[in-house]
This record gives sequence, structure tokens and C-alpha cells, in this order.
Amino acid sequence: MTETKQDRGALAETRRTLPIALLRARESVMERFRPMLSAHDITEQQWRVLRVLQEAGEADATQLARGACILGPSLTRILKALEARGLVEVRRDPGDGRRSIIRLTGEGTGFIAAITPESQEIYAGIEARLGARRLDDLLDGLDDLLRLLGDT
Amino acid sequence: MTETKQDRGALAETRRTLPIALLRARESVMERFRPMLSAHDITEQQWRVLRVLQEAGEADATQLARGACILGPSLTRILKALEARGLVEVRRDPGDGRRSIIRLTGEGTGFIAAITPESQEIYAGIEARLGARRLDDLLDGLDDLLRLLGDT
DNA sequence: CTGATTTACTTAACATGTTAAGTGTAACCC
DNA sequence: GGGTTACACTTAACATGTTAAGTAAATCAG
Repeated sequence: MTETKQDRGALAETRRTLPIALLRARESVMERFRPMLSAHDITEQQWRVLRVLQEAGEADATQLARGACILGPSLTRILKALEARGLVEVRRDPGDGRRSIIRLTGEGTGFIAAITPESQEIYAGIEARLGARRLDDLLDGLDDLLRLLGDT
Repeated sequence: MTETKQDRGALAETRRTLPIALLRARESVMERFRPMLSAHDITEQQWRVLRVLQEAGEADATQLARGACILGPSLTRILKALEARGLVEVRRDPGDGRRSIIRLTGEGTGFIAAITPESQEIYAGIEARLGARRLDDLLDGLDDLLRLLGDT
């Protein structure tokens, strides 16, 4: 009988494993966003921070790190860069001196507004290739994964 | 009427966008592998390189970079580290002096063999939580994404 | 055969990922 | 209130991501 699955004792074919499949999928998506991001002289991670801030209104560093999927030390550096550029504003939480509260400046809000149309267009292009149904199913599958692996 | 989709002119909710959803999904998967990798004092990327080499037998740097989803400059550094550790062997292609040919040493093969059982166990744990069906569907969806976005 | 181009990889420079250790503030305990 | 513990970052150190420039070998044009 033909062995349709992997051999016992061997690892699965690399392209058919979650870590690599997720990485390659993400690469193929980001390829389409990178030209736009670099044209606006902003990194992928900085953009994520701005997007989360826009969505949250304001947030402390911990919330921001979770939302943008960035570790604390990276966030510290990113916020310095964004603050130096005048896109965000960082202040101490008056009620808890350990906490930083971050929010977009007016300039930051304008920056996002200027990029949003291009971003939407790129995303629409991806959706057009995949089809709305397939895209939704994929997002659902990723959501399930997160939920079932206990994304504490 | 209630607005179930996004507002026109606004970006989608961050957790419901491919770049962030893929990133978060991958993070939740890698969380489970990292303790094992760090216990063997190897990075995620180094492990990918070794796995691809095992699968390919031998490869030049370009093939290896593509297979492991690593950019050239990173690969140069990673190969230096793996070679210094005696896990891989790099030699010039006798037929084309520009090309490097990389393969596992005996020690490298042994190293992989030693880790494989743990890796399989972790992957089995993930599959158990997701269910084989859902995992397969997800991998198919990711594969479709890659194909439809033209992963040249 | 020679000069221009292409290919394969390497270096360099800066941003981020990742872990461990450090700093300052808040909460808890007695 | 003083000491301990927990929390929220921040620094430090090293590995990788990412782009641009550099180097050397192969290929191509004429």
C-alpha cells in the first residue's frame, strides 16, 4: 500500500508544517504591502503600532505590545522612533507611575489617514485574488488555531 | 441597520486582517516549540535550515534560503554559526565557483535525529488540539493563499 | 577575445526579535 | 512604616530581518 502520509519516525515535509506554512503565507502577503510601507518610510512593525493605536484610541505599553504582536523591548525602541517623528505621544499614567500611556498625535492621525487608501487597495487586491469566502474561511481557521492553542 | 462590516474609508479591525492574524497564529504555534529549541541551544531559523537540508540532502545557498524562508544575508550568518558548530559543511561548487553547496555533517544528522522525537510530540499535541481535519484544512488554505498570490 | 551584464553570495548598517538583567513604582505583609 | 514581592517598563547583548552596496565568477554581446 502506498504511504500517503509521512514515514513513522520522520518529520513532516517542511512546507506542510504550520511554522513554515504560516511563515511563507505571511511573506507572500507582506510582499504586497512592503513597497507601500517603505514609500512612506515606515516599518511593518511601526505601522502595526500605529494601527493598533488608531483602533484603541490610547493604550499602555503592555496593551500595545499585545495588540501589535511586538515584544516589550522592541516596543520601547519603536515608540522612541515614532515619538521622535512626532507621530505618537507618550506620557506617564498619573494614577500609576509605572505605566506609560501612548496615543496618536494629530500628525499621527493624519499620517494614517494618508496611507489608509493605499492599504485598503492592496488588501482589496488580495481579497480579489482569494475570494471573500476563502479569505473569511482562512481568517476563521487562524482564529480557531489561536483559540484552541490557548492564546493566553 | 447595524453595520456588521467595516466602515467605508476605515481599515479592517486589526485582528481580522491577514498580516496580523498570520503573525498571531504563528506566534501561538512557535510558543510551543521554543522551549524545545532553546533547550538544544538552537534558534528557530537555524532549525529551519537544518530541516530543509535534511529534506533536500544538499542544496546551494539560494535553494536553502528559499526553502527555509530566510534572506541571503541572514543565511550567510546562520551558516557560519552552524559550520562553526560542526553541524553543516559548506564547499564551493566545483562546476560554478560562485555557488556554495551545503550539506549536513554526520554530527548534524545526529543532532536532528536527537531532536526529532520531541518535535514530533509537540506537533502531535497541536494536531490533537486542532483535530487532523481542521489542521489539514488550514494548511490547504495557506497553500491556496500562496498559490493565488503568485508566490513566484 | 574583451567589455558589459548577470548571477550568487557577502558586507554593512540599521531595525526588530528574543532572553536576561536592571530600575523604579505599586501593592502587600506584619 | 519598613521589608518583601509583584508589576511595568527599560537596557543590554546577541541573532535575525531587511535593504543597499560590494565582490567574484559566469555568461553574453560584438
